[in-house]
Amino acid sequence: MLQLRDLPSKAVLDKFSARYPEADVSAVSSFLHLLRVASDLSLALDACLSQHGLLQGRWWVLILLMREEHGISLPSVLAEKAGVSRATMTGLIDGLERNGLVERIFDKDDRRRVSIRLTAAGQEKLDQVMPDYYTRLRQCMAAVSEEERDLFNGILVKLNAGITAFDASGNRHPDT
Amino acid sequence: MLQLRDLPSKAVLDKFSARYPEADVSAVSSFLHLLRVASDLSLALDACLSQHGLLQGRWWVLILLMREEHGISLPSVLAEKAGVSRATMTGLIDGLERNGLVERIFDKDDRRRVSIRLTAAGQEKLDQVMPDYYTRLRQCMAAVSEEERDLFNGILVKLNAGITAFDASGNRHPDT
DNA sequence: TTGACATAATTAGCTGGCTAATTATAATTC
DNA sequence: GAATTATAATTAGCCAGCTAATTATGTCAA
Repeated sequence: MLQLRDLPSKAVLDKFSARYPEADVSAVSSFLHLLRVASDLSLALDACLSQHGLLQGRWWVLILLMREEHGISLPSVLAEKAGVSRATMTGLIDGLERNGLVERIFDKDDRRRVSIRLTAAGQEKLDQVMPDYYTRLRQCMAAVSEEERDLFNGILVKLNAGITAFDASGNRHPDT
Repeated sequence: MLQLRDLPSKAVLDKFSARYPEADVSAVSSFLHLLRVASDLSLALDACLSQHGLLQGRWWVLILLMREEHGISLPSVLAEKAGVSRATMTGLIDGLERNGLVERIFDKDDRRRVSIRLTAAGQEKLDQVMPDYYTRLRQCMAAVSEEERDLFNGILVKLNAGITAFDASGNRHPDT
């Protein structure tokens, strides 16, 4: 997501803000810090999952299925919830089906539809992965108190609201 | 990075933590919230840059060059600082060179080496993009006070330290 | 001075995202 | 009830990452 490893020093930020007076140095600094840490956490999660032969995309599908009453959902619904295109979901399901973790069930009444069901093997896989994931995550967050977590969430809510401000305005550009 | 759009409700988290007692519900919740917001911020940044005909990878390269005294660096150094492989950096430089934003300068003394220089057009591009980026970011962070930013950074530092805990331990897995 | 190793950049080929087009089926409307 | 429109999933092809292999060059020690 953010690959940049060499975050700007105070000196660099000052240099840039001298040329670009619009810059809010502490905003830039916090923003980059956030992206850096989030990106590293995501990589750590990937590393954890890969020890179980999974990647994030497939893992989320298994979790979404487990959330359902009977472990069943539709590709279009899964795509929506997982935040990927339907085409990508087709690929994820292909992979999971190859490994026997989910199965396709063709609908007799509406032959356009296909249901996806978590198999026993899929549930077993989750039963291996989730305790490992939860244990690691618990340790990772151990140093952050409940109060800090609440504060943290509150700030994230504000940032999230600010994204509309980021998206809006500015509409130049042509070439490249 | 994190595509998952359907974050777990309290009920879902409780259901999962009943099956997996290792789960720390508030930790999971904060973790996912962090990844979700960071991911959306990154997408907003992409949207901003694409209005200027850039993508994050190339944009970071321009910025890294601008940080240098004479706007000059080496592909290997840029790859290191940008956090991408050298092969990827070759591709990024190819694209930037095609658009005339950087140029390759072949070293006469050590013919393995190539220097990359920010061109005048590259600097102009930055002079268009950066004010737009800084303005949007300022607005996005406007609701977060300096105190909150400090607090936020402090928590990020703790989380970052916790990543080692996340990476460590657990070493099962075979197939798939 | 030459053989082994080290270093720099690039190329080749893989993967998992994406969008757009396609296939199949259902629903609606004239 | 035939034609149009809508919906579901898939296929085809693009792109930007990656690793591993390759090409080219330099360095050092016997």
